[in-house]
Amino acid sequence: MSPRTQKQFKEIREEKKAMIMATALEIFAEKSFLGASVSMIAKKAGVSKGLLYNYFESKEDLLQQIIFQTLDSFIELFDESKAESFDENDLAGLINFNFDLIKKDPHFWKLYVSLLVQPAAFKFIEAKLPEFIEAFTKILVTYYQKKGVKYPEAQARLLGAVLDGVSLNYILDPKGFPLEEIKQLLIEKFK
Amino acid sequence: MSPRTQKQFKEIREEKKAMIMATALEIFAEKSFLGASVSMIAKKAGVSKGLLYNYFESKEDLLQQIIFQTLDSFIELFDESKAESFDENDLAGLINFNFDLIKKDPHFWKLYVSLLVQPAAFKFIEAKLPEFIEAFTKILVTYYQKKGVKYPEAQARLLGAVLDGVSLNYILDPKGFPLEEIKQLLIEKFK
Amino acid sequence: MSPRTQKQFKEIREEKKAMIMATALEIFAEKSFLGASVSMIAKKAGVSKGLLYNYFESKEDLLQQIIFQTLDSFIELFDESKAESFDENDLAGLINFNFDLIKKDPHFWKLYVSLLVQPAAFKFIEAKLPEFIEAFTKILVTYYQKKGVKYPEAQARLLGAVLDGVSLNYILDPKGFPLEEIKQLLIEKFK
Amino acid sequence: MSPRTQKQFKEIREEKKAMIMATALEIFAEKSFLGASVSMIAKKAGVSKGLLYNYFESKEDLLQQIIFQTLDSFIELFDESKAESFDENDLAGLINFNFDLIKKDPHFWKLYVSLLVQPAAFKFIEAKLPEFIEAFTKILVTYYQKKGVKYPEAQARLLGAVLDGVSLNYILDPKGFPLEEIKQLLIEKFK
DNA sequence: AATGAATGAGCGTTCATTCAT
DNA sequence: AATGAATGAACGCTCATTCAT
Repeated sequence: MSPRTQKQFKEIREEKKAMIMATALEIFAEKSFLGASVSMIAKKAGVSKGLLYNYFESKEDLLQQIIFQTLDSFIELFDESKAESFDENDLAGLINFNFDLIKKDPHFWKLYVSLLVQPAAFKFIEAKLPEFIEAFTKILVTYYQKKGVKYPEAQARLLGAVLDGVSLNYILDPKGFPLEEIKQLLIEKFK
Repeated sequence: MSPRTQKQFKEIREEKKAMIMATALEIFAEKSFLGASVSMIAKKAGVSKGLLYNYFESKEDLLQQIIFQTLDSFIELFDESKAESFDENDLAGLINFNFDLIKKDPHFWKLYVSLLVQPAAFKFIEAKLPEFIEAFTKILVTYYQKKGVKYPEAQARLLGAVLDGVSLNYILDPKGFPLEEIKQLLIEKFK
Repeated sequence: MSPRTQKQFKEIREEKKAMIMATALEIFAEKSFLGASVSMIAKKAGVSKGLLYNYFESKEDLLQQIIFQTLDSFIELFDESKAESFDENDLAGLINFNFDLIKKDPHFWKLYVSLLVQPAAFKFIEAKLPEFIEAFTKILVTYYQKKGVKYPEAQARLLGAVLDGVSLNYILDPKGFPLEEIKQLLIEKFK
Repeated sequence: MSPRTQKQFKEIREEKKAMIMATALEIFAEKSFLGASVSMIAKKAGVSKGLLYNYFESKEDLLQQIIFQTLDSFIELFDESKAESFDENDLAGLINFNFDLIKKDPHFWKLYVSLLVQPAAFKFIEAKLPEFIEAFTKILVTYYQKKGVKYPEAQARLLGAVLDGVSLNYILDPKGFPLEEIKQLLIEKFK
């Protein structure tokens, strides 16, 4: 077998795996982890159940890989930011960035919240969660400390919680939720 | 059968029904609607599955009745408030009240959020949701209009979203979350 | 519900459980543990798969209960024998008894041997096996010691092995195997 | 392609086939025919599943070829013996030879017994079994006839059965079983 | 009012086998 | 000669729901 053919195999495998994961994410978000069946996912992805188990060890493994892939990419993003030079403009940028992510990946965030409140599935994100939260809040704590506000830690956690809440409301009703006005209010209140 | 005996039967029925609903709420919150089985609920409630189906038409009906009962009691609470006389002190009171509710019924709110993000289960709350949200936000919109802020509607919805987000974070980690400091910050920012 | 009705429930349960176990034994013997499917057993027993899982925790539990029930009844039998008074006539009796058991329960012994040689299923008998072998050989060792033969332990184990081998050959071909003549030869050689 | 190259291909093919069969025998013996998967065998043999199906028509065919190859080699062995000159020393030799075979190929004999007691798999050995048993017992019947014992046929079948039983016990517990003493006892009792 | 035996559809998963490359 | 992606039927098992008692 030529190297070229081998490379094609690998490429096909990667593409198909990514496609299955994208399909599974959609269905998990819509039906929740327990409400989604492997058969549904396989059917919508246009593959047999057997093949799905060639790519993923189990339904849980499929979920885990989806979660890890996305959370890891976010953790990387925040690592690149420089806490030192983070100023009021960056905070506005962060808030905008948060909603860009959600607009880009609404399925993922819906799934993410559903896992948060579902202890049986919590284990899938448990391992990554502290790392993810820390990456997100570290910069903010530093920022509020430099500004000399009363409770910098509480401020940072509050902003995190606020973004969660606004995101949740936006996900539930993207059209009816006055996102732009709310972003302005947020920047005023938290800068 | 004497009327007195009939009344006793009715009372027993009501008590047992309430007990099953309380048990089911606990298990639904812990395992999610799909992760909980009717057998689990019946066993923990100390009744047979058959009897459970005597009280509730289906597992879905059981969930629906839990949701409706709790949301209705909240809607009633907000109706009693007078929007006209709502001032800055009442806003602090509202924020405190919100967390009192969650502390009192953490199971319910966990279940509530899990249903919010699970479209397949959304139908169970869909009917009550607008009524619930309106009851909650009407007072705030009136309040912000009287204060003459820029976007009174957005302000009200933002505060609703903020309470959702803070509640979610508090539910997920009641001990580690700095609730008291955050309540102070909230009152400062939203009064 | 009257005590009589309750008793009937229990009786029905016991009878049905015994019936399922008898059916399962037949199918396990014929197809081996792995070759038999729960569906087959349920169908032949005339019950639904679901009901079978009401009676038994798993396919393995079903097998285990079959094995334990039969082996326990044999261990009890041997306990009743008195090693002290065991003489040449008793040895003839033991040999006859061995084949009476096999004639009575050929399915069980077929299953038993198939489990012996199938490490994956060995765990099901492992717990009971030493107890069973000891019950069977203890009497023989005592007997051969009193007779003053060269290797009493080896004699006892040899007789055990011989009975295994003869049983196996008899099970495989009950009609063609000259069991009566062989019993005579055995008694001559091992008394 | 030169004849020499063709021959090399053939040799490679034969060697690989033998290697797959040896690997399969090990796994069949360890996990039983049904408990072993083709994937396991291919992986342990270091070939792809596809290639395995190039050498063998099916999993059953693989088993059949293993059984036939080994049984045929034994039938040949017994054919070479001369029934006419078979005396008491030869009988001792036969008993020793039996255990040499088992020590050499314990995997095969374990698999063999497991197939004997599994009617669904019996078809794989059915064709060869009479030939195999006859080859084994013919010499013994002649021997016992010449000695003028009561039931020469039963004597021969008894010795066959005894060897089965002793072999089974030895396979199950090679270290704990007093094989040497038992061989002595066997020779005394059956010469 | 209360039981629990009973069902059947569907679940997650495995695996012998095929076939394009 | 050799690969491994792909299939589909069957597996062990669960569970909401029903119903005779």
